[in-house]
Amino acid sequence: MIFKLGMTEMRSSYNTKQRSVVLDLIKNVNREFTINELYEELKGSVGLTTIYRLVDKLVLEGLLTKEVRDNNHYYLYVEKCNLDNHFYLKCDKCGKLIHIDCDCIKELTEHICNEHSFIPNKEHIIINGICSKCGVV
Amino acid sequence: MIFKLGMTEMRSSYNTKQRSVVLDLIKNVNREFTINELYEELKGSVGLTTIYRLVDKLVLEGLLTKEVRDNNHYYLYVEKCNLDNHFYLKCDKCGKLIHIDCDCIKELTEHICNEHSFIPNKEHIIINGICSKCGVV
DNA sequence: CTAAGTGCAAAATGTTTGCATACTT
DNA sequence: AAGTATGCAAACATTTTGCACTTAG
Repeated sequence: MIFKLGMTEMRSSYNTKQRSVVLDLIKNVNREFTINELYEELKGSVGLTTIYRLVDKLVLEGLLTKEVRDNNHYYLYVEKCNLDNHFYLKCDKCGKLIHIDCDCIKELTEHICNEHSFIPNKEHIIINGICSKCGVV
Repeated sequence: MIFKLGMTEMRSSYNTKQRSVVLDLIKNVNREFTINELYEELKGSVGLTTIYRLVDKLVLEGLLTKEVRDNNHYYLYVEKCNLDNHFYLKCDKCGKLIHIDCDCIKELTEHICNEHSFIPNKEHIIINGICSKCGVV
């Protein structure tokens, strides 16, 4: 069975052992990871091909984001939050993603919308920088 | 001769024909591009290997950013602006990068710094969304 | 003259596909 | 039973490297 998800065609999923193992892992890492890290962690229980296919799907479904740095592909689990006052701080050093709920971002997006004729994607605002832990060295 | 650029070792550059041709091109595209697009455009005057090596260097030097979408690597030319009130809006549809000078971003970064113990990377704040041109369809 | 850059062909790496089998619903 | 998922090996695409040669300073 095939259904539409946003603009992309999406197959329905079976709840396999591999899928739940991968999902469990990525939800608990709480930072960026690579395909290879997943594979190393799950070697034995999930094959490499399957990991590629699962991760691909999760990116399509919007559960994961994909990014390149130093010629590696990094994936990041980002819970969907549609709140107007929710955004993320991402540490450039440790890769950690920090969730923030604060009206400061609402003010910014509204300003951008009104004054700069641009509709920000409010579900997915990430400000890069250095977190408090990495800042004190 | 070798010198330091930030944390990374950097070789000094010769002004070759290929380098200036590539630089000219990427500065005028004004949107994301792939290695292959460069190669198609410059076929005959610059070899593929050289494009890879030049682009790598430019990423290291901070002139280009690198990103993945749909399993392609996209590069984007971003002029360095160290002003506190400068940031970017990037259209998710057409890939265009819009420069904004507005104190609204200064307020946000100061707030994040003071209230959320996080030091934003002020040179490189990008808000994704839909630009005015793509919004009216 | 020396350090740096170039381009080809070859190698290495990362990712996807075909297919037979196994699992979910 | 039908549709979906899995994992291996093979195919494929992309990126990097070795090397002989050229160019810039």
